[in-house]
Amino acid sequence: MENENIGYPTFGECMKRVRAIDDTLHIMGGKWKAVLLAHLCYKPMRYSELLKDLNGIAGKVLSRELKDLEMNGLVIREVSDTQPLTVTYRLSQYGKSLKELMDGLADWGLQHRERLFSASKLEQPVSVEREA
Amino acid sequence: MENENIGYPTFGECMKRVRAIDDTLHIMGGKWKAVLLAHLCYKPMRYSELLKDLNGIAGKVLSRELKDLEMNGLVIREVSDTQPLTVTYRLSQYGKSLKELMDGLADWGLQHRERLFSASKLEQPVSVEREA
DNA sequence: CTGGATCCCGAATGATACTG
DNA sequence: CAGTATCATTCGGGATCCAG
Repeated sequence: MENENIGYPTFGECMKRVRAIDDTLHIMGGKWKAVLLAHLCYKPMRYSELLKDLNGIAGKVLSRELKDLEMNGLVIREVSDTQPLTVTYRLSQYGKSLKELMDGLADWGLQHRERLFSASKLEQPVSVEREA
Repeated sequence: MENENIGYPTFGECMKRVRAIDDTLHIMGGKWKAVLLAHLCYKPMRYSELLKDLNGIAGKVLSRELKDLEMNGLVIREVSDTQPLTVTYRLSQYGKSLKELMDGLADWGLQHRERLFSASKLEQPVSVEREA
């Protein structure tokens, strides 16, 4: 085959997009961010609830992850000065803009798992493809 | 406001999707996978080329990343038994199915950077939002 | 040239104790 | 309850050397 380039005009443009991908991954990737965002997609939650529900996360880590998300405008921190005080975290409007992306990731993942499963059932190599 | 759930029917369903997201992220996330895939999107490349172009990657790491991608059917390894032998890595058809996802990540990242930039120009907090 | 084996280090994480 | 501070540990990544 001659050229397999998939629609990147220049190499520079390509690398610019790679940096953007890394940006996004730093914001919503990592070990906990996705689970955290998903939980908050479901409903607003308190610090202690999250600590309990995110199986195995350490308090220190949870704090930092939440702070990151807050700084990026994805999550809103609300303090009620009850006694003792309670803090609620909720997804911001902007945070909800991530949902489409996360849905894309989830769908691909489900599809991939399905694909692996079919492949193992057939006891055949997954890719019988010859390019071009 | 009453309910902010963004379209997850049950909590279990939500968590199932979280696992799928993690799957996907393990496959195309991390420090090098995206850059690697982007490079191969651009054109097939040799091991040594990649080693040179992926600024700072260690040989051991490159091997492992490529092996991962290969095992997941995203990349095809082609050996030419020249002397000395050369190995070419190319994106598989299946690997190309990731492009849409990566484009989504890239677009969000670019948009986010733009947003941060506008915000700093205005010297205003990014989120002046009040939910619901 | 391709890439595996080994050693080493820093960063991230977990556990625990402590403060407001 | 909501977090922070500290310490111990683990893990991924880099450098180097070696083999097919």
